[in-house]
Amino acid sequence: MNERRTIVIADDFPLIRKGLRQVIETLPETEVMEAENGDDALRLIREHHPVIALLDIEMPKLNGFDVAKRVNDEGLPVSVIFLTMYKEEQVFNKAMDTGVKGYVLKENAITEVLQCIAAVSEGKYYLSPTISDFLVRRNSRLSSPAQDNIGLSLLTPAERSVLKLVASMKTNQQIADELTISIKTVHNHRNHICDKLGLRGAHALLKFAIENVSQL
Amino acid sequence: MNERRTIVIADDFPLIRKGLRQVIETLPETEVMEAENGDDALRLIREHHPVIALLDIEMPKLNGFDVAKRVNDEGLPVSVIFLTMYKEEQVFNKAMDTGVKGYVLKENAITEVLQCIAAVSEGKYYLSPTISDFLVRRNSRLSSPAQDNIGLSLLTPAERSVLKLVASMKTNQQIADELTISIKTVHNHRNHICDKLGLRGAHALLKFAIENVSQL
DNA sequence: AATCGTATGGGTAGAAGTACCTAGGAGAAG
DNA sequence: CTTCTCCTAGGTACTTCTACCCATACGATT
Repeated sequence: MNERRTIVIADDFPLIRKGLRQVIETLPETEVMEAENGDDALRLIREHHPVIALLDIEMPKLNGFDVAKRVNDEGLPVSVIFLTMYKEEQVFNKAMDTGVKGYVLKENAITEVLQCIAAVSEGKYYLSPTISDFLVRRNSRLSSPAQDNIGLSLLTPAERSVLKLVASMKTNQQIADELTISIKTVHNHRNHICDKLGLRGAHALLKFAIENVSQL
Repeated sequence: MNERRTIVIADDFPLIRKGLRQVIETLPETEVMEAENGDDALRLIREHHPVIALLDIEMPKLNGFDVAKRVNDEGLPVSVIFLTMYKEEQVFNKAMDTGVKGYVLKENAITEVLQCIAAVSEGKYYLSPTISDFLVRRNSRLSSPAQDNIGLSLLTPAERSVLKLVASMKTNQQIADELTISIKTVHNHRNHICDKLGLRGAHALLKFAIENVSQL
């Protein structure tokens, strides 16, 4: 393993690539590799295992999302940072879902890029401050969609107790012990909950319980 | 209602207050009022209904948290921004719970303060980028820091891919289909992950996957 | 009194996950 | 070339969960 770390930058404008390279190469022990499209970027990531990939979203052949998705699917050990002009909430949310570690707006750039690289290198996240607003909203939407789950009010007290314990990953036997009831009773409560909420299939109840435990 | 908007700044160091005043008064139609402790700040907020209150956390009499809490309790129509040196996760989380709209680190300051005021004035949130990391982790309901899970680095790319899909509640069969491999291979990957991480029993892997998916 | 909802317990069947094996091929490292 | 890791796939036994079925007991409502 080399002492030097590699950072891949991908943007279809040569001028931006050169500018980025100049800034990033001020960092110690850092080697920069350039790609002018998503295809090349993905190839560089596969072959040179960089620690960080700085991707423009709009690129020829494969765009930033495509590259990030492939990186995710293949489990490549690289932290992806998006460097983009898009400050739409949907774009940002899609980026977070794709597992990007950094999201930097081009309008800020330069100093932010360095801060972002530093943060991501430590395993942290870095977001341009003007889009942190999206994350707060994203957060509160997940934790309090009170009006969405009117179904929760259909549950009886015993069912709520079971659901809370389901959310904490306990097995049915553990739940039965904790509530001092039979495991069969736990089964029945689970089934009734699923009926009321229209849940089907493996892990459906567990998923629901975890997502809504805050409202119990 | 006055055309001019009022902004209250509170800090126990006169020098910092003067510096902030100078920066903020470059904004149009803006009047600045100063407080040297939390008590005064709260009084100014009650009497002059400012749109924004820029609070230091460490202050005499009432600290920033105390003021923010009172503002919340009394339903005062002011957006609270914390300007602080604390970049501990607990402090930030407590701030978010208290309903602050902005969280700016003093080490960045100046330009950030103006951006923050602009964002909060539009009803948005603004966080110093280096602490946006906390929010992401907060979002995924994770309190354990990254260095706790050194075990994660033991995982191979294929194992990471499986773990990510486990975290999204997919069944082994769904994971196998998505990765185009046999369900038996998925079983093996799961077992290897459990071996490496010392996980035992029902749901142990699922629980771990959900809690640590943000670090994949 | 009859009905309804709720909580409790049980049975059975099948699907899914867990645990612990073996084993061949690809590729990297010695 | 040998050794090692990783990915792949299969076998077997067991546990846990899911989806149906059923019944009894209690309290409140009608």
